[in-house]
Amino acid sequence: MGASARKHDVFQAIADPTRREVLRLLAEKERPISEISAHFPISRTAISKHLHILSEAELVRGKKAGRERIYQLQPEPLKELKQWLAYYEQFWDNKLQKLKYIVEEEIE
Amino acid sequence: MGASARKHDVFQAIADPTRREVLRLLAEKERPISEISAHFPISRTAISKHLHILSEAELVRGKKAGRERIYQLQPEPLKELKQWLAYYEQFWDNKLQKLKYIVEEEIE
DNA sequence: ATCATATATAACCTTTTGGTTTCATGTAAA
DNA sequence: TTTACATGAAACCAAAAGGTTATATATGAT
Repeated sequence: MGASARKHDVFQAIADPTRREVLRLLAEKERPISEISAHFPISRTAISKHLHILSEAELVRGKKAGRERIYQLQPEPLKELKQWLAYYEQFWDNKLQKLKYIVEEEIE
Repeated sequence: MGASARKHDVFQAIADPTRREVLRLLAEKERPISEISAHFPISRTAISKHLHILSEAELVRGKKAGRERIYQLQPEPLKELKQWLAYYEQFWDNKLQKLKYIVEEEIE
């Protein structure tokens, strides 16, 4: 099998608001764990676990640098989410949206 | 407060694969609970709970019809997800995607 | 009226989740 | 070579999630 063998998928990874906030922080720039956890009221260990879950979903990647581990955003798996969403867009569509959808299909 | 006061939000609602499958079934057509639960190996009560969660997230709506309750898809809350996603699209963008993003902004 | 059907609700159980504290390890700096 | 720092990992905990079975209620059919 393939990506679906992952323990934590994208849908589950982004379900938690703390993890979404972590993603937002990493979208700005790559950061070490301590810097990330400084933005939250919870422990560094808790953030570390969230990063682990995000890692499993391949939404972030950590590279070791000295005694730190720098995490960076890895947005690719969000494409799966986008694809899932695309199916439902037809249900709230107006004409411009529909046109846009057709254009997208031709691009991809 | 406002919509964010909801107990279950869209992100959490779609995190569960069973609930995503329920949404897919309701995207085809509206259905009563018994018909929905016939598609799953778990109990009708379990499905009922999933529908309750989807209801809280306003992704489905149930209307009473005789002794049945017919559920239908209510896709609007997925717009929030789309908006969230749009922010991250810039990170995997190629030029065509970027152009599309600009077009979208002008439409909405 | 009685019976069957469709759902609702309650009580309960197990596993997972999100958090904690404590201790260990690797690396930088004094 | 100590000492400080950044992280990793283990043990533990409470609450939430996802499921069950049993019971109650409302409505359609006989």
